Amino acid sequence: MAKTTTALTRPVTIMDVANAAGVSKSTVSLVLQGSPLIREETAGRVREVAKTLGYVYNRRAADLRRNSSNTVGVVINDLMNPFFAEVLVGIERKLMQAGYITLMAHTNENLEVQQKVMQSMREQHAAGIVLCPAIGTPRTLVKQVRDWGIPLLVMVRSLGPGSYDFVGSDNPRGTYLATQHLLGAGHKRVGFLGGQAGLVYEQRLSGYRKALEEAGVAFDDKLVVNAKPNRQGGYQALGELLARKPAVKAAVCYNDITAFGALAALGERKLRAGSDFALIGFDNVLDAQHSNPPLSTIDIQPGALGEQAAQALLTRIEHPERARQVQLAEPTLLLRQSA
Amino acid sequence: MAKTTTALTRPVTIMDVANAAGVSKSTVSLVLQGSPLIREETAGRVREVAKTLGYVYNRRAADLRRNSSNTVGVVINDLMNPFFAEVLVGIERKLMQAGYITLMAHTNENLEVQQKVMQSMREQHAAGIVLCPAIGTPRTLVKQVRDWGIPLLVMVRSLGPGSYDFVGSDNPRGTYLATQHLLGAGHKRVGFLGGQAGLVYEQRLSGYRKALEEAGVAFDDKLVVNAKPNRQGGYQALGELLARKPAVKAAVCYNDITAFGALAALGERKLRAGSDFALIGFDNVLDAQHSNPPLSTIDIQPGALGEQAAQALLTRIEHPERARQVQLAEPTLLLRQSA
DNA sequence: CTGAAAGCGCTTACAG
DNA sequence: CTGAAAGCGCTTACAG
Repeated sequence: MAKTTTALTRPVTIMDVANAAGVSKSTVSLVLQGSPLIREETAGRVREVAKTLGYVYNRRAADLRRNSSNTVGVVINDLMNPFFAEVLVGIERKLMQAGYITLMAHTNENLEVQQKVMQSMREQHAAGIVLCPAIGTPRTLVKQVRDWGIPLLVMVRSLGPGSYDFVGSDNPRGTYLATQHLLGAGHKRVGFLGGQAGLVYEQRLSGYRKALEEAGVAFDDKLVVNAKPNRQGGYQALGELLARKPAVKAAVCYNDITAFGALAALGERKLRAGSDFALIGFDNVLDAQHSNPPLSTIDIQPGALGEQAAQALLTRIEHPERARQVQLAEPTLLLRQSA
Repeated sequence: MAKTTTALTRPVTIMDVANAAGVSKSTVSLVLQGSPLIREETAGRVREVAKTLGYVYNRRAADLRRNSSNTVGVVINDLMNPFFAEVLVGIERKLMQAGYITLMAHTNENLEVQQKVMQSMREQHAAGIVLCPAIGTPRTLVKQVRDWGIPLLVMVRSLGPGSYDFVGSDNPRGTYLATQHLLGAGHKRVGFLGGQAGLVYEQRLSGYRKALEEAGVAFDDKLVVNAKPNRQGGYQALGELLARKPAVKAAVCYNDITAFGALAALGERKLRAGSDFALIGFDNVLDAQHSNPPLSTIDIQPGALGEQAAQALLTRIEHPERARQVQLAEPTLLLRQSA
């Protein structure tokens, strides 16, 4: 049977451009990589031909051959919290600038899906993974990923002691600042609103206790009301706090979104944060600027945090043997109208 | 030179398990694919060996060989808007359930980065792309991606006439319902707050006009105040609207986040939405439930929208020749406290 | 049921 | 400077 022309749908490869340009495929490959080994005249012609043929680089093939990858995985526990959305955007921005493309997965705090997506990223040969771990993530995950041979950057929620790279914020310091401010404004009874589990919760609570202690006011566990770290939680928590006797008129919140929930609960009672009640959030999410009223909060610059995380992973990818990196954003008290 | 054992760092391949199991690599491949061609006894042994050797499937190699891909790209214009975050989560969830992993990119309404990330997804051989286009995206993009041979699903923002798949919401219907409600509550002057450009804006504005018209109230362009579709925009827009004479005490917003900004502006003036001013949003973002006060809005179920989009892309991937799919979510008026 | 062989689209020594 | 050849880790007809 006579050899027929291949179907037009076949993608054009370096062989095609090599033939059309009258060079070998090695030459084409070199040109595509911008190698100085090829005379500019030849290179120009090859590029020309590639363009007219509609050649598109097959990165998968290249990555397979050279055992590299330009893909990095980022797994987020709770994208419904704008804090994490902002972090994600920061990560993705930095990654893209560095020539990587991001594989994104949302775990929704589910450990099983977290395990599954990490596996999936491994099969994809991600060059690295940045992980905002779901609550309850076992510390062994770090070792597991290390055994896989893929660089890991843990983000926001620490996994406890270990030799992994981490970028987060100085949580005790943040709540310390917030509590101190409220105390300084003359509040004797200040509550701690929302949050319920996890290392971050403990850290934030500890900063609150420390400020209390330093000011010589006794810790009263009636004033810390646990709740899910979201709007609904903040809403409920504030309701409970308001029931305490004697009355409490100030609180630091686990994070901004629980503060938003608290704001709603206050509004419902015709109370206004700032005048009737002093409320301070944590994170400084973009929305905090235009909540009702604008939220005083602990600024940890979510977007910048994401960029730092991406950058830290990138340097780890390039320097596998470098010492452990730990970066803690320095929190800053940002006063708006709620306190 | 004597042949030495290969370094331990070399990843184990099907050849390794084939050797260890005493079968050919074809057999291993078949076992891995769960082919019924292999006797269960053999298959079991192979799986056993693979596990003890720590074999991990190299999907990139497999995809290259069979020219397939289990990766789909999703490009989002504005992740700072919780609406899109919720949509993204819906998309990712559905994709993961279907065995795909998502390549995510954020354009921040920048056409150049949009072009760049789409190119990048093409090089990665994404099996499909779901696109929430940046404002100003040329209609030609649809043809371009079609020429690339990669299935495309346009989401939320239509690109005008064309034969591409689309899932979004019935925008005119939504604002029509909102406006009608406000008019029915006795408001003679109802404003239209926020938004400024794009097809979605025009569609939402048209629904507003239609309701006005049906009610026999004249359209007054003094009552539509343009602003960026975010909190800041809503905040400013409400300020302007309040300056109109005679006073206006009701408005439908371009979307929920502009409504949130408006809520803040109201609060600053000691006005409360619901009693002093009637405000209706659009989207029904999760946050709307606990804003201050809870926001009445047009519900288009962001998460479900995302899932539908992913599903539509998936069926397109499987049926390239099927007729065009267009799905418009039916908006529903959801009354809470702001109106 | 299982094996030998070709091939996916690249890259990278190695010659010339 | 450029070409011929081997190989990345798989899959898939094709034989047997």
